[in-house]
Amino acid sequence: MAGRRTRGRQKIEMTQIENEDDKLITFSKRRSGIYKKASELVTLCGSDVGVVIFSPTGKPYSFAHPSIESTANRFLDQNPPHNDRTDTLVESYRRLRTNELNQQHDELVKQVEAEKARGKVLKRVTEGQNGEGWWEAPVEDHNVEDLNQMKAQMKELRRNLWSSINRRNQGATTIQGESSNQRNP
Amino acid sequence: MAGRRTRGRQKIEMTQIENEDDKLITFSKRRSGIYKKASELVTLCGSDVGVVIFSPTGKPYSFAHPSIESTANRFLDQNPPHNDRTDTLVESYRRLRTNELNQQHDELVKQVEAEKARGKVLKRVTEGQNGEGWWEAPVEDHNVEDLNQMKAQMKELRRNLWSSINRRNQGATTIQGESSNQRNP
DNA sequence: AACTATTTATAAGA
DNA sequence: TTCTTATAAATAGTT
Repeated sequence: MAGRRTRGRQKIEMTQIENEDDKLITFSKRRSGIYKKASELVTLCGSDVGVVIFSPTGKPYSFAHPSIESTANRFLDQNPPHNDRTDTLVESYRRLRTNELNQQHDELVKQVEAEKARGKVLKRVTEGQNGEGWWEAPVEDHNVEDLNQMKAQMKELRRNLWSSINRRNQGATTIQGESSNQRNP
Repeated sequence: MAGRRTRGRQKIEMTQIENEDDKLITFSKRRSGIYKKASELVTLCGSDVGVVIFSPTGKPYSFAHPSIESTANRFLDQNPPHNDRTDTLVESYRRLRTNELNQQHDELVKQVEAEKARGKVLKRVTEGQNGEGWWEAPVEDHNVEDLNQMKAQMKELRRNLWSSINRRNQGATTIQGESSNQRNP
């Protein structure tokens, strides 16, 4: 008991570490800890995991694990380039975001309604001078018909742009053969 | 102590858990653990963190501070995208970033904040339950102010989408991440 | 969801 | 950064 070499791990208050050196050391250790936990989750449960962390100084770090088995096998089997695993992930992300957005919807509506109650002030905005497109024109030039058309064209624009993006994207092979992807600046 | 009530925590082999029930329980516990670790990192170090996890059944979960969008975008801004295999997460984030729903929502939030600051009003700018955008609402519900907002949003949308497309065409060279678990800078 | 014996992570120090 | 050590914290198996 007399000569303990260290005090061992000490309990720390869960609040911002003021000393910058201590903060950086703790960051480094805990980032490693999170990486390890994430990789263990991948190993134990077969989960896909992505982690992005910014240090106190703003440097980005990441850990990610795209699925191994299916993509590796597909790669070895010389299957077609495009990889439906990617689509699955993308769709999952979209679902996730959609759910989150829906959850925020009510609160957002409340905010908007609250602002409405304060009284309305008309907003006069001048966009560009000479229009590159119809949407550049002054508001006063639009009527309800224009508004309908805008809506239709906006949807069309979005459809076209996304088709373009997806076309360009097909060349990129997204097979993940390795176990995990790690990047450091 | 003859009759211990439990065997306590047992060491487990770091390999895929075969039993599905056990796997799901472990996933749930460890996901919580990672969230806690991540939130502690945020608190202690003031770091920004984004975590996305897929359950063994494919259900997506996330934890982020201040948000998945901001962490992902910030990461991508500082780490131009790969265009070969790996980093499905980043690729997904890229799509996520340009996802129309997110564009719409980000813009919506910004506008709500801006209008609040000016004591102004937004009307029916929020999304419908079916994932339909506000532009799907009946024309009669729009006013001149909405029209201005639509123009601004459309320009923004266009700008963002085209930026995304242009970025995809760059970056022929890619530095591949490590295949091993971890590495330190 | 809780419990608890044990393993694992980590704060401090070197 | 890496190692050591004592202790705090997480969690595997159980109820």
